[in-house]
Amino acid sequence: MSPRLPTPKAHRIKRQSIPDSLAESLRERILNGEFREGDPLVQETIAAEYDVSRMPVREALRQLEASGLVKLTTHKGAVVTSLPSEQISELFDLRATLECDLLARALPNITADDLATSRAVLAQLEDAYHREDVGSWGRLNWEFHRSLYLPADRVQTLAVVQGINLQTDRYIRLQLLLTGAVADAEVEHRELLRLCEARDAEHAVPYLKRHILSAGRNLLAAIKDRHAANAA
Amino acid sequence: MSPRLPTPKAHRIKRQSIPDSLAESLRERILNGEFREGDPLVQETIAAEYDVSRMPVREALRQLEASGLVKLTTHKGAVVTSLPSEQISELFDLRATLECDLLARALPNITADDLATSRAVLAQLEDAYHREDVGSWGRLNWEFHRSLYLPADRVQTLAVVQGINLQTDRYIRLQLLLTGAVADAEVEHRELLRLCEARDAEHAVPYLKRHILSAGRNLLAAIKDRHAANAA
DNA sequence: CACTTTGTGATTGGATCCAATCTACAGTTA
DNA sequence: TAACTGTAGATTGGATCCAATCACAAAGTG
Repeated sequence: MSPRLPTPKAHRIKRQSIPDSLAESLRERILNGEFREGDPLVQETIAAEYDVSRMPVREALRQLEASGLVKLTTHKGAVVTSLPSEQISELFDLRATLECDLLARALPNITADDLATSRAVLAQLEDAYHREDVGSWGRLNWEFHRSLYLPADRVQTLAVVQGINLQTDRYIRLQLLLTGAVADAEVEHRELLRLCEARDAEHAVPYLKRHILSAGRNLLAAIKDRHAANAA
Repeated sequence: MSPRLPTPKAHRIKRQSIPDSLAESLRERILNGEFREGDPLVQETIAAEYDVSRMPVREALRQLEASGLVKLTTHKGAVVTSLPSEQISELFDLRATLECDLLARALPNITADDLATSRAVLAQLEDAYHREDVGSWGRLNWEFHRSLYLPADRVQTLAVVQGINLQTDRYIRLQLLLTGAVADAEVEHRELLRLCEARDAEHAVPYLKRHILSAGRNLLAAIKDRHAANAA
């Protein structure tokens, strides 16, 4: 009679190592712009902030280095990386290439369930837009794109694209704040979803390409403007 | 008159942290097949082997995890990852896409110096083939491909492709050993270099694509055969 | 006999300590 | 004054220690 169920494990508790949690938190703070490009990340300071020893911090910094957000130099510590504009533009080119490939492969496999998920995520994203919940933009934006690519069943490609999106996220957030591009993004995402619901690969894939590349162009223009403004 | 030169720094000394050296060595050992898929990597054992404490080992393992060669699980340690064949095939598709793009961008910029470097690397690679220096195959193979893509001036793409090559390397080595594909690779690399020297993008890019995809197909066939053999 | 429980050895995770290295500034000398 | 030198403080790198967790086997229980 003892209810020895097969362990539903629905309520997965934190089961995450300290370095992982730290890396996640620090990544979020970098993406949110709390740490700017070139800022040094001092182990001792961070350790004190989170009330842990320096060791998990070191491992977290290694993880961030692997994802390209910080650069470690021996005996000099970690600094937030900065990308020259050519490399930012390159990242958007890469996204365009890979994400279009993913979408083209996903569309034939996409189910009604998949589309429902995408719609739900998009709703969350739009909500975040309207509530100006900047911290969630990057995550939800990727979540939406990702949901469209999932049916392609391409785990490796998805992993690569996720890594690239991580890099572009912090700049996108910047751009959405600087320029009023939020409205554009909202319209484009809706249209993209509509085309996917219609299974219209002929139009959806080129539309995605334009969506990504124009976001890249706008971002670069915004960065240029800001540089010019800073110089003055 | 004091010769205060701008610091030539030609004689860069080892300046590499222990974790980095460890990661490099372990990566080599995994790629060479000394550690097979699924093998556990015990921190204490490795630390003893290299006569260092467990700490740099931990950081090295984190690096390997980031490059996808091992999987870390909390309190259970590190095991060498294994890829299902669909994902291996996906990696070759990715390589074909990205490397062809790189080559197409590189060809217009390629200089005589670049070609000389490629030729030199290819000579080393062929030497390694003939001396059956299996340990150098993967590195030199990538070195050769990389030398052709360098003029494209696409650091981010190159970094992504390098990561993917790291994953495929260990399987390629396997394939070259199992099948007699060394001769094929040699011929194909020479032809590829010849087409690049002729700046013949029209033919070089599709040739590269075939080169990569056929390598992938051969590898998958070899793996399948070995599975069949193991079952018997 | 099957199943749970408990306990032990092995292994990883985290904290603290010491050594190595870098940075900055002060003092010295030409 | 300008450049070099050396020393002190800060910061990272590595080693050792202790705690937490896991795997597996042996013993207990229905």
